[in-house]
Amino acid sequence: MSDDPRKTSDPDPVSGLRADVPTSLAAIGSSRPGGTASSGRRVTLGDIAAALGVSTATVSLALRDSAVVALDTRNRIKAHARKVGYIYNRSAAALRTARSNMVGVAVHDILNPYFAEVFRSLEDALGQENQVVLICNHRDSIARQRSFVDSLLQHRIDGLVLSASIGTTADDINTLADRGIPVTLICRDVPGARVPVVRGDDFIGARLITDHLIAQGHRRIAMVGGRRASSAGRDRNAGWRAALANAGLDADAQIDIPELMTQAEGRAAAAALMAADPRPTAVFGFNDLIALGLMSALQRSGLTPGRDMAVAGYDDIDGAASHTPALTSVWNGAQEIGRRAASIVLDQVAGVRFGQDRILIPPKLSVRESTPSPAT
Amino acid sequence: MSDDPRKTSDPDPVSGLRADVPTSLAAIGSSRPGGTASSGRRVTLGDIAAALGVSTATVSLALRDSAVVALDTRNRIKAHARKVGYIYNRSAAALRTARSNMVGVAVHDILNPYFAEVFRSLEDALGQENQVVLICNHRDSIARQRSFVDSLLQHRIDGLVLSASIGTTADDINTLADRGIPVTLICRDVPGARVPVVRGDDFIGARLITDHLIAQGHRRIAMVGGRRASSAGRDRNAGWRAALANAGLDADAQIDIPELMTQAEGRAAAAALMAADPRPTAVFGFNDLIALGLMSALQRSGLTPGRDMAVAGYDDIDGAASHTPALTSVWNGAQEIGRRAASIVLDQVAGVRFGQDRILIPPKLSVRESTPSPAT
DNA sequence: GGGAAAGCTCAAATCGATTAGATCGGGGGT
DNA sequence: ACCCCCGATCTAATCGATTTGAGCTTTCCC
Repeated sequence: MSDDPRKTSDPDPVSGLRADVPTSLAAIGSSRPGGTASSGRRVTLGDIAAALGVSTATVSLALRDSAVVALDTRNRIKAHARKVGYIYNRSAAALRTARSNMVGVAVHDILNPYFAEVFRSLEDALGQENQVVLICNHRDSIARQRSFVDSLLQHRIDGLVLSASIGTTADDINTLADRGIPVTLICRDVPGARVPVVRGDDFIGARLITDHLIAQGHRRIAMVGGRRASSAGRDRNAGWRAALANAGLDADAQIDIPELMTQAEGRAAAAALMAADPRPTAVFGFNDLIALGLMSALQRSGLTPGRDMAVAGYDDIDGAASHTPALTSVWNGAQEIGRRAASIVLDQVAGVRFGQDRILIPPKLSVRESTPSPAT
Repeated sequence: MSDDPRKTSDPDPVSGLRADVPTSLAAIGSSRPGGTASSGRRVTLGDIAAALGVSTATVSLALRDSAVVALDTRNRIKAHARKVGYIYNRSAAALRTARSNMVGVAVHDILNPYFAEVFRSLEDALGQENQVVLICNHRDSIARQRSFVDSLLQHRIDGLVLSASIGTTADDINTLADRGIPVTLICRDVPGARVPVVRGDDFIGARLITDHLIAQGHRRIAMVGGRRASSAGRDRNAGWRAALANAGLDADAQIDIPELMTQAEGRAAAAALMAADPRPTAVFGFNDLIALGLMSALQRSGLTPGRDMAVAGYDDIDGAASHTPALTSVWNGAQEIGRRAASIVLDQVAGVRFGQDRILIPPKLSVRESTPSPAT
């Protein structure tokens, strides 16, 4: 099976029909409730076969445009299928082929524009290959994630893309992989998992931005946010520390407030920064939401973000560039991650086996207005 | 069927198993690749039946905790199912029962925090009832929406929640409804569709906020954004006009820039406002993203949003309150909409029929800092 | 003209659950 | 002692597609 996974040209038997369906939104030709003649029962392959005096085998093959069926038979069958409003039944096909054409995607926070963007490009790419996306926003609850994955297993999904909840172990992932479920991790790594991972290089990104702050002349550089139990939280913090150490600065002497993730939490954290003595001249927010929250709080206190305290973020969401002052951030490849994850899953579904490939999207610094040199 | 849709206590045959599965993330007891004894084949009802010397009928009923099976038989079967790592095959069940336990959700913009919030609460509520969500972000492309709906029909979804793409006709919706697919519209109405709709009352909301601006003393009040082909765009514009007319102001003499939706578009539109002569003293943004974009552009031009030009938004996303100055907005019940839509779909799935119920969530004004009285 | 090789189509088994209806033993009522 | 009924379980059909191997033509080549 795995050596010839694309036997028929198009896995979707009715795509040929779809293009020229006249009325919109999946509407069908003529008959109202969707049946051939008599009752409201749904049209099946068998109905078509009976109507045309051929076998279901022929109909099945014809609708999938198999070359073994004579061209005019194929056309006759497809035309008739269209006429009676035949709808392919994937439950039935899935039962037989063990392929569901569904991919599961679990993210921890769809409300964060960065993940929304990752998700959007992922969904886009999968949709183009006729895969449909089952989604779960687990909000870092391992229980929700588990219950979702259970559901997916029951639905026999073809693949799983996971921004793993905090608390997920390598064993959890490997168990799934061993069962033959193609798993792809995004955004967060799970050390020890024998599956591909697509994510930005958080360590490098954090170094880049901290180096930038240092180059601007800052010496007291706080970091705010990031769950230390996630790879992103750990790596960005480590990158920040490495950059400080590299400049001969003592990270432990800096303010470092972990575990925050949202804009509101960022706002709340600003008080601690402003109260510090000596006050940091720059802050590195774990993500852009936190950075935007910090800037808002500074403004509210009568300070000017940038001039009175430099603020940097991470992820480079749309709102970062739109803000005034525009937020210095790290481009983190949301669309790339979505696209590459999609292509990996599709390959996996087609039979390609992956080990623990680590695909690291190289981050890029986006210097904007919020990180000038410190006031002298 | 519709008079007794909840025959067995829990439609999920393995939920009883789930609670006490020891290892995490759907991991199973002991055997590695997930089979009983010999090969890597998946465990089926038949395997369990054979192993215990009972029939598949008994196993099927037992796993669904049916009272017709003797209690100790039930326990024996459930214990064995757990031991061998049985996974319920929903494709097979769906084929037989014509119930898939999947709900389709199509939204036009998951990147807008408002819709992300609606979606989150929707997904939450559905997940609790063991329904899994197939999602599509159609971005107002009728082609993408259609292709998604086609997929859903093939997957035999139990229900469909739609923030309908621009261009969707009542016929499109009614065709689906006539086919027996329970459709629920959210956020956007489609006049003539004979299905329930859950949305905020955009007309009232827009009146509220425009009345507020007028009460603050503004007389030149622009409106920016909103697709006029969507009910939200139309209604909010109509509410703005009604409020103006009510105050004896001529709406047609005001600036009215339609069709924008995003923060970047909001920023870009600010130039037109600032260049106008006489310049409006207040702007009503179609949504909060546009309003945030406007404020950012004003600041960039050296103006102070609020003092130099009042800015109001709509939806009351998290970022509205977090911004400095905090954005005056209209609370638009994102979570309520998600919750109520979920409950309607679940009712529909259980057999309750709905007509064209219009559930209008009453909006609430959230006055904050961005809409003071005009400078005198 | 005979045999091989295509070219088409079909019958039937199969995927894994659900469920109506049959079976069967035993207890209770009269 | 007889009958009925109840509880527990089973048999077998069924959902709607896919797919293998076989069967029947027709064509081609020597």
